[in-house]
Amino acid sequence: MSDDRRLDVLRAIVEDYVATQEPVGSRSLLDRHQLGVSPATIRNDMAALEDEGYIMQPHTSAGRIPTDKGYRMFVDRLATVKALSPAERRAIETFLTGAVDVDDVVQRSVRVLAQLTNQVAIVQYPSLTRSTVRHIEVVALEGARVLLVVITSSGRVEQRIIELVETPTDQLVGDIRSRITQATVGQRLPEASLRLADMIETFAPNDRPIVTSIVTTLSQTFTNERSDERIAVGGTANLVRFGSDFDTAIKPVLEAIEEQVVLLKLLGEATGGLTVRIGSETGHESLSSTAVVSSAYGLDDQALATLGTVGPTRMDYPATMAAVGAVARYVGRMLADN
Amino acid sequence: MSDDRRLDVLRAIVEDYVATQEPVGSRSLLDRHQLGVSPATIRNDMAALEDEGYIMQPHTSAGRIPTDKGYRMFVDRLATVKALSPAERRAIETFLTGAVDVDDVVQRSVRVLAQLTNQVAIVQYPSLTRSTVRHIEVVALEGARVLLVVITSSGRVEQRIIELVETPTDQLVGDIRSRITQATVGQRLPEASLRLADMIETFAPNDRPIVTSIVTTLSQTFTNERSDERIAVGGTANLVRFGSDFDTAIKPVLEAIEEQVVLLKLLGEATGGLTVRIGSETGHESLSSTAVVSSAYGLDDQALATLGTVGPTRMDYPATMAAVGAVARYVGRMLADN
DNA sequence: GCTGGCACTCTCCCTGGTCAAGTGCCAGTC
DNA sequence: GACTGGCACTTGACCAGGGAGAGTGCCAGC
Repeated sequence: MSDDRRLDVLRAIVEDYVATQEPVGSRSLLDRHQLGVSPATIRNDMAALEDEGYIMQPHTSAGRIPTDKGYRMFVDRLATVKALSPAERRAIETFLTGAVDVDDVVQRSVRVLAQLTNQVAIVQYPSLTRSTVRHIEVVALEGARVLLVVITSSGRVEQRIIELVETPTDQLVGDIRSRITQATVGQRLPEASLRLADMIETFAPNDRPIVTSIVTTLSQTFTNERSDERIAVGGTANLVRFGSDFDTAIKPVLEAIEEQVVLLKLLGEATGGLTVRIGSETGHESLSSTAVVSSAYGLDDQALATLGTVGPTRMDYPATMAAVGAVARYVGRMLADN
Repeated sequence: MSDDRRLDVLRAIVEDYVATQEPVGSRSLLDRHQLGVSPATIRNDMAALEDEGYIMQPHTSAGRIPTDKGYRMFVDRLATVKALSPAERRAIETFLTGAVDVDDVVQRSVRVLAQLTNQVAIVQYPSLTRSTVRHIEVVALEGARVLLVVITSSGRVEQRIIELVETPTDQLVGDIRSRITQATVGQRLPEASLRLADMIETFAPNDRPIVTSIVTTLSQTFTNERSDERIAVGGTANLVRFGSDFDTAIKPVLEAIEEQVVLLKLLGEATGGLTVRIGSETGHESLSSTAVVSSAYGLDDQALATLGTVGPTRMDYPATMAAVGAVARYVGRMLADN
């Protein structure tokens, strides 16, 4: 028995099942693919594929559907990379161009990704901990209020307004600003946070209450886990396509979307390349019929965060992977330009 | 026939249907409510209520369910206001306290609202056009870049970084800052925008290119429709409760959520008090089995934006209205304190 | 104006039977 | 040895028919 043909059969099964959403039998397989052999031969191949765990039968008299292992094999060895159409490339470009700030970039990419893939799209905001400080501003407002602004290398702007115990002099504010700038600009945020802590003692004791409250607030902002976990979700209307079985197909995904922690785990570590997690590989029992395609994005070679899509295991992997990859590249470029 | 009893019957039908999700017949109604009359009498009342359009039968041998008109009557005249439990009040308070900025307030309120009502919660960000300018900051960054920061009366901070054609002198930046401050602080954003336009000509011709690009950017920020339409959605997992009929109950809501424009229309105008829109009253045919409970929120008597929930028409109106009202009050207070 | 009783009308659910799809296996062929 | 054609077998999907149960409308009587 030819191994090559057996893999061809597996590929054909995956493709047909993805297209029709119905178990595929030996006859309909031959109708749609020129395999050059008879149904009986296909049946033998199928039986072998089933023994090896790549496909399964929902019930005896039904066709075969791929297992997670089957999809995995398809993704790893059988799928031919599908390039995006020029129209799609243009869509991404025109959609992302014209974003006014980082927030906007994230919002737009979530939309375009959802639209391209017809799935639920997830985009993590650029990580703070992986960025460096580009600029820091300390501005006295009315009364004892102070506005703190941090601009990171990815163009993200974080700001905070705090109320001090007493109104600082203009000179003190200027002094604090320049020394903080000195100490932190160009540093990664976690390091910058450490340096700030060391700085307090270099000020005159009288000024320390004010300095301390500014520095601790900045420090918090630098290491703010909440904003490091921020995530945008879009395309939830595409859940419709996940299947008709509400409880097993749609409900778990809705629940995952509500739980940012779960979502972050799903996106996974920003390892760099495209990652595909199929069914049980997601590590969540309830997501057994769900797959996640994700990719890190960043400027240059530095991964900033992750984005991706969540869809049924029965999805068009080549197209989805192409779209996720392309959007990740464009977003990275946008943030680098900024 | 006593009109009072007929309304009691309608109330009982609504309450039972909301609780059981099943058409309610004359017998089961008597099991659960002491109405002091026989089933036959109830049947007569029901027939009358049906004639008047308050209830209907899904089919001949089934019980009655309320129509939109029936729910409307219930909400307007029959529902007794249900106060929130102390535990619920505490939940809102502890959940909202500790929010660090406006963004955070919105995120948290969406969560708490979804949790309290078991529905899909929607919170509109505080409107820019209804706020006044509290503070404006113009900061020179490296090169010809300038950071513009606007702080509004609701505590919202908008910032933008722009690249000027040439590097401005520190003096010019200071000058621009103080004159913009002079012209806009305390003004509503749309008016502030007008004032800015008038300001350009008061500068020396040489400086105008720089002034113009700063002023137009600020102007755009003031009147930015996109940020005026920003919305946070939460509790989509609660769509599960909307009913089992995916296509008519859940899909339209998912689609509405994707379309911010639709969502904004649903929340409706910030008229002040609590608004309930039931079924066809939403103005969307596909949302015929959906109801929206919304309320404006703001500081003092000034409405800033709207928040609310989307749920099945078959919802617990008194509880939902109480929750929406309470959260709106708390959010308003949070923003006032800020 | 309320009540008890009765005939009537539906939907729901279970049963049984047919149909079509698809398989596994075996004997035969290149 | 690998492939093919044929055949018996299994099984879910679909449909019709027949109670059972819930609920109604109406009528005569109190």
